[in-house]
Amino acid sequence: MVTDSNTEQKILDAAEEVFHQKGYDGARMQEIAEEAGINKGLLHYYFKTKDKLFEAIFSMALNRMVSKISAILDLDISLDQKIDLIVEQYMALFTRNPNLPRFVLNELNKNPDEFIARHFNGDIKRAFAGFAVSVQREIEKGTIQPIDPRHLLMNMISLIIFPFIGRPMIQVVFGIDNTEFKKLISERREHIKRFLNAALRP
Amino acid sequence: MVTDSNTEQKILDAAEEVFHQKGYDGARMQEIAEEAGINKGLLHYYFKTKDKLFEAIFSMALNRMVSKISAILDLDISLDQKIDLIVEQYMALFTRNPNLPRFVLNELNKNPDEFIARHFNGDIKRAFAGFAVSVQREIEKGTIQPIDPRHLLMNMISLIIFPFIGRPMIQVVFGIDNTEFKKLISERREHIKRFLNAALRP
DNA sequence: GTCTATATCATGATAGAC
DNA sequence: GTCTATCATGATATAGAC
Repeated sequence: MVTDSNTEQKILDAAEEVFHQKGYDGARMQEIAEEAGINKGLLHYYFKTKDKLFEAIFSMALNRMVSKISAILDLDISLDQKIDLIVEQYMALFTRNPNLPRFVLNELNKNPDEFIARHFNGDIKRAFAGFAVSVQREIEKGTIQPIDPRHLLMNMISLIIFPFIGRPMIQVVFGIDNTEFKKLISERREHIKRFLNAALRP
Repeated sequence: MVTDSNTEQKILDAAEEVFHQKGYDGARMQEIAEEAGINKGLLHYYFKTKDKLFEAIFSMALNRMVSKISAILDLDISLDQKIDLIVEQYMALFTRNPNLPRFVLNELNKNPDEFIARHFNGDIKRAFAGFAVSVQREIEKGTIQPIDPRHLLMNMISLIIFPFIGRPMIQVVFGIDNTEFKKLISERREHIKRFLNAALRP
């Protein structure tokens, strides 16, 4: 796909912005066109339908969500190091793309079967299986407390993702503005690592 | 709670079902009417606009999300007991209403200012302030490790909410069906309590 | 209160000039 | 490739009979 002009890229950037923020149902082709600095006619020239454009955006988004964790879980490093890497990389990813997790989780939920079948390869399932084994090994060595690896993985992801999905509510409850929220997020990197290590220590 | 089989209640039940599942943008008045066993004309007779109907549903949903935690944080009981109550009550609430957290967090995110101003009373802010004090007290007594009360509260909510928002992805990664997912959730009640206690112990 | 029919409008998509 | 103009559909909302 050797695309000539950069119009296609401008469209993809605009579509990502709008879809991530408003979801498939809330997004308007008109708004995407405006955001890209073109008109609807040209938008449909590049992507025949809203569905095809969405598909391109969603596919990239889902890939960005799962590729990192598959790779990290596969590494031959200690559990402690895996936690560090996952926290660092995903906090950074979601800081750059605050709407990414909500978008992916939402759209996945609307059409679970369709999307999952189309996009999920077996990588992440295999990576988790390997992770479960390495957790079991640490438990047997006595370096961490006994724990179901599924709950452990969910806990890590939960702690990382929630602030981005719950941001508006968080800012109200804590009475903080955008600047203070960013500070809270940056502190949270270290907090999550400490918290997980404390929970796991024998 | 014996549901009146009067028309207004049937509409509210149907609207809750559809709005919670598809959000404001994805919901169709036609579908709500069908779900309620009436037609669009009558639906508009009871609720003049889609906005008004949505407002009724969202208001109830947000209230169900925050009222419990405000009440629990206000109780004069130990931190340990508060954690127990929050985990028990919210896991039960979300088990009965699996789409509630996604719905509320999503819609809140789309119009943060508008909704927050209209619906949030100061209860939860005050409750959190009290919670922060009691956490500080436990830290000083040495019964728990030092921790930022904001992160602690976020951690509790994170661990509870995520499985419901991330359900489709979770089932794929762990390769489990609906029955096994329900079992995972029921185990998770105790897991979260143990995990939080382990992380907090001095 | 409840229904059918219809008005109004927004949006995805196409046609055709340049 | 890019634009303007237009179509076709579907959704909210209203009017009016019963």
